[in-house]
Amino acid sequence: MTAPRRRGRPGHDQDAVLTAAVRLFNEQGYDATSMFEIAESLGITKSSVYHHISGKEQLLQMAMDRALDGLFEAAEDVRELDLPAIERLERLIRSSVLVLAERFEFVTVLLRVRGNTEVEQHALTRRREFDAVVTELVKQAQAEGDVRPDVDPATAARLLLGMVNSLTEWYRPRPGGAEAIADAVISIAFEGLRM
Amino acid sequence: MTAPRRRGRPGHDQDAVLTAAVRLFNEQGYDATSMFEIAESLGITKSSVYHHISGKEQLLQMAMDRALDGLFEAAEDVRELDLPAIERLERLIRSSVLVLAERFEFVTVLLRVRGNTEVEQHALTRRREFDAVVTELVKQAQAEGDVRPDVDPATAARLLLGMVNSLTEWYRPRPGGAEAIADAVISIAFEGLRM
DNA sequence: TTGATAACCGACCGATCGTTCGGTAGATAT
DNA sequence: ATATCTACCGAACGATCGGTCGGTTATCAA
Repeated sequence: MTAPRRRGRPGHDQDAVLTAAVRLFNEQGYDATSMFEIAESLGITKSSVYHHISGKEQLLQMAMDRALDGLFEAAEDVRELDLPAIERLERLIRSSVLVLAERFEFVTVLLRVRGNTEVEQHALTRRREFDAVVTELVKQAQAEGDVRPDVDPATAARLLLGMVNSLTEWYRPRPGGAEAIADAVISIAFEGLRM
Repeated sequence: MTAPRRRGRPGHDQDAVLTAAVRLFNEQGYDATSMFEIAESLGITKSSVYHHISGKEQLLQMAMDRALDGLFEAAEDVRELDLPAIERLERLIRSSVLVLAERFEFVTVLLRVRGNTEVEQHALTRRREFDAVVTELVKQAQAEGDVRPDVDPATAARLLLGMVNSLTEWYRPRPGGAEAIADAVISIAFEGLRM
């Protein structure tokens, strides 16, 4: 397991910049984080940061892509399964929790953008596509008689994802912690809190 | 129903500035909204805005206070009831949905602050106090045998509030719409999605 | 030793931001 | 008429921001 031994002067690479930036974005918000602070946290100057990236917005773009790619991979995995819709729904919700835990800081960045720029708009569009996948699963499960018919599928999907996405507000990554949270989410969402 | 007829030159008041500001905060984010834009949306100049308020942060403060006051009023109302904990929990969750719908734009502002300044820190502290109230209700309901014992009360409280708070991401105020959403939240959270 | 490569730096620029200040405009009350 | 009150404006400020540019430094391969 030796280091890959890159050419040229050793130092930080693009991924290091992204990691540092994302951490600050989540601590202070994207707008409130300056390129100077990103550079400072890496021990280099502002202009050195621009050697690794093209601009601040690219950092946002890369962070959101890593989050969205993980979520869509999970959706794709579930789509190939030959199972009742409610089972696929349950697995997708579970996977979403695990992806959120695994790519915690990237997902957190994603869930805070407001569509201010074109880059953010595009991310919001992809988010809505993911929402639609979940909504469709709820609808199917309802048609199959496994989900109570008195709730609107779109509303249920949004509330389910609201529960999952709220993890970014309070979950702190710990080994094995994600599975316990996923269990709680599935338990409450599908069986309810009441005994 | 005549206008209150104030003294002096007619025009906007502090509440008008707050309303305009909060709308922009929610569309673009607090940091991304300039005092110029707030003034522009009111048809006055930037310096005129400062006649009504002391600064940008005061607008944030006022918005968050309106949201938090509503939530704590709901918590207080529930506290006085002589009912099983699960009933009080259910009513508090329902009230939270209604407060969120009623003071939608203020709550939305509140739920997006990251604790960057002292004002924001103080709001986060009050939010955590509200969370603790919900957690305590879950714990009591569990002790009374009405909530499944296999979920951690703090986790359950956070997931419940996560569901409720997610409304700011997709709910659009409509007359009578809040009650339907509240029903869906209560239904899923307490009885579960599965039939 | 030399050339290529990759990381870094200091100085600077134009734009935007929140805020201040001194003064003006329009309404009501006396 | 006049005093009072409220709302408004133009001009300017210091600070901060994202980004650019030309040049320097450290490592590896030949």
